[in-house]
Amino acid sequence: MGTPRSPKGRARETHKRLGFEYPDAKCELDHKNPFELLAATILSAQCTDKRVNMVTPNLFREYPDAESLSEASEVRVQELVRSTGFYVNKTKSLLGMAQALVDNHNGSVPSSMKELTALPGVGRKTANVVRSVALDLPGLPVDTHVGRLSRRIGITEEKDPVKVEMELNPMVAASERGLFSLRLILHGRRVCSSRKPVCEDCVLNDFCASSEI
DNA sequence: ATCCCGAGGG
DNA sequence: CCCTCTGGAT
Repeated sequence: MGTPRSPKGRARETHKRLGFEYPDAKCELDHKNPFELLAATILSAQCTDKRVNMVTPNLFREYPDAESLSEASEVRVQELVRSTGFYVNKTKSLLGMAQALVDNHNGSVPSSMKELTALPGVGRKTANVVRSVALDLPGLPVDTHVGRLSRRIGITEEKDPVKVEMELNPMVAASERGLFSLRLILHGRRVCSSRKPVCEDCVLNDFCASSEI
């Protein structure tokens, strides 16, 4: 299978080659437990993980768990997370999320998709990050990178992230979905960038539907 | 479809 | 200046 043509063939070949390219791909949001990863992922919307990692140490020093965060001052949390953008909404999400954990889950992070997405500010992308990275459960986070690369390579034509996720899920073994997502993200940053992809350096350029080589 | 909304790169 | 960064709620 050198030059796959079917979407599933492209997905499997992509995962195989990126696995060789990025064997040690990991989540780059700093965190010590599921609660911290959940909060960091909420902050990561439309923001670099590097920027998130600059604010979370201060945030978690003052508010290390759901109990303390649920009672935090809204103005104080806004100050702490301001540089990540969308800070008014993100603060509301953080406080609401923490309150929901206290009220409905004894202060801990739930594991089901339904419970996670019921939390304020938590959609499927965030829920899948928490599930795959912190809870070791099946989850394929579809962010801007995963969506862009999947479309460029020819794995899907969908634009809606949820539809992309539904199409990709059956193409990848459940235990490898999180890793697949992380590798696409890494490749999206380093090679297949949004603005100016470096197709000459891409290990997928022989079968990529959008290759300019 | 639109809004939120700061920071860095080109 | 414009575009993009691990989105989610309305």
